[in-house]
Amino acid sequence: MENIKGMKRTHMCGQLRAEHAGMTVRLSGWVARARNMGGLIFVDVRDRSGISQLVFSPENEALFEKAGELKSEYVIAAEGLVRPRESVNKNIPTGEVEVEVRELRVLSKSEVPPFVIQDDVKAGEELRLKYRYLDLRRPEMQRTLETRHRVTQIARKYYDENGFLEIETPILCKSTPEGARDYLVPSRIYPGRFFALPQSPQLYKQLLMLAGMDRYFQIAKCFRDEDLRADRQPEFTQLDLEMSFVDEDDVMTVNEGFIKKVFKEILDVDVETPLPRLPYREAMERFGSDKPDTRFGMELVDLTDKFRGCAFTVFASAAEQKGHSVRAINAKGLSDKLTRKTLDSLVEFVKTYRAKGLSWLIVGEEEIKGSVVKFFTQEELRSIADRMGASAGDTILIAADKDSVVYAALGALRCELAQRYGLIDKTKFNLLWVTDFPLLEYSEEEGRYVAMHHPFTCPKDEDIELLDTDPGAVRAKAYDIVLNGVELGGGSIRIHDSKLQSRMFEALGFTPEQAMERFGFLINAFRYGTPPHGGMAYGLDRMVMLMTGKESIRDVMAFPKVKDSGELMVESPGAVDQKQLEELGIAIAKQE
RNA sequence: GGCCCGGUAGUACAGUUGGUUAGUACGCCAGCCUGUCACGCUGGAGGUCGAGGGUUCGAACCCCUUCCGGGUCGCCA
Repeated sequence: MENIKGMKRTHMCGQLRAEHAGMTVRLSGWVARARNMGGLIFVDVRDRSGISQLVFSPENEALFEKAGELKSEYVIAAEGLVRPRESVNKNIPTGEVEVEVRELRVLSKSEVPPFVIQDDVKAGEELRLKYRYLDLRRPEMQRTLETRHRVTQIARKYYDENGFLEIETPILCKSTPEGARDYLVPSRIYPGRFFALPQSPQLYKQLLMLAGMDRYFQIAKCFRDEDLRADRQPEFTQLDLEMSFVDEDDVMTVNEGFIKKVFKEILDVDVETPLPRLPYREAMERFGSDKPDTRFGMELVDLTDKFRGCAFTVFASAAEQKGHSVRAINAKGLSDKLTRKTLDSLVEFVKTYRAKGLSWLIVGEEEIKGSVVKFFTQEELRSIADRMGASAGDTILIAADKDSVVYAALGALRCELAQRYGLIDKTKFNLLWVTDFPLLEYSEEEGRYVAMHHPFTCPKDEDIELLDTDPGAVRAKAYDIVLNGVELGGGSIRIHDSKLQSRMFEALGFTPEQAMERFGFLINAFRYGTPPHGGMAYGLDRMVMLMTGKESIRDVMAFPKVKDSGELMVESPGAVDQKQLEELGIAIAKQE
């Protein structure tokens, strides 16, 4: 292989323009494509900035022959004269010029890559991940990672300008039983004891507030040993921040400033601030979701009162029971598309959300038809249609069950229909806050209330009295930021009063001893003067995913993991030597 | 842990009542070509049809098991 000495680049491949004509330049990069015309060879050379066309003519025989041997993905350096092209390529920024090469060096050869490196890649994701270093050569991936870089740079600048200090917190932490499963790291010094990787820097950032750091932020790697989704990875990045002497409005306002800035600079989108705020309860009632997609309508409507005492027992009993309801959405103008077969598939769809079924009313000019019409008079049906704002050509989809099931099923159905029938305006970036989350939710599995956010979330002042009498009704000083139906981030004002914290632990069913065992260091720290504080964290990967229009956060991470949390390229997780296990005092149980 | 979808040349795919030699495109290799830019033309190589078992005269195709990947429910304070 040849040396780069004396051939270091003067320009990046994507930089050359008409104004460079007449200059001698040196470029380096990968051979994207070689077009050998017999008496003339064109080579597109690619680096992160783009591509330039090199031209070789047969005058210099040795050079011409060398150029003829170039293959895809060879790494080369070339020196030559920039000149205007005989025919301009309007499709690329450098299309007006080309480099007439005088010297060529092959810095590294390449085997034939397993897939062609270009943007409209045909390769499946599995292959791309196995050869991620090749996949990342694609301009699309390079642009995406550049966008991600710019988002973090904007964040650093913005929070710095607003008085935040970037402070790192430990990766080797202590396992806390609340919340997601921890990744554990065995201790060599203390066999049988384990570090845990952080699910978030939550406790440390609170301690930083207590330490008087006033405002903190961090681009923080977080780890959760749970199953993956398209927008969930076991290892991900949060943009994490915390502020002292603040209430909810302060946190939301400073973050609206960041959102406005990052959307303007990355997408040239003007975000109106302050962002709309939607109380949790309203979000659930209107959209069936705590992360509503407000780019389209089809909102839920409560029909419970219409069905009280009706002949259809499924509706009637839901109407009677506390915490149950009958609700519907109006699939406006979709009657033609919602055939019997499609409706049946929607029934199956809602069953994944534990709904037992789905009823429909097809609104016609004259008559309302559907799955449950025999239980009602046309007058009754017409009054339901009126409530739904339905007219001829609409189909009303009705679910009756526990509120949580009705919300989940219709909330998901609403998004599914919008997706299927193109009701979503993809150019919109609808941002909003969802506020007033419940502080606690009852866990059937645990047989007690658990913190919806985390146990340090502060209840609303006016709801504190309910902690002992009606824990489920207590609202929290918590807020999520939602973009197009995706939870972008969330946070809360924390409890800074140790008496209130004790009541919170009590409501969660911890004895003082248990609370001390689990969170003792925090409880102790709070004895020494704690400022009121609160903050939030963004899912950075999700933010970049939405800003770049990707469908999966894998597409915005350099080296993501796959379904069962492994990595295809390095083939992790891997086995380790017996010796390593022995040092750590670990024995592997036999698997069934 | 449950449910759904997928796995066929290097790559993306096609391949139905189960029946000769498993196709197409791109890529690759060779030859020709002085203005291409997804160059073109001609020719060629390339397949344990994810793996194992079963049914059958005969399986890419049907059945069972299993592995891998994707989506999703549970889970994700």
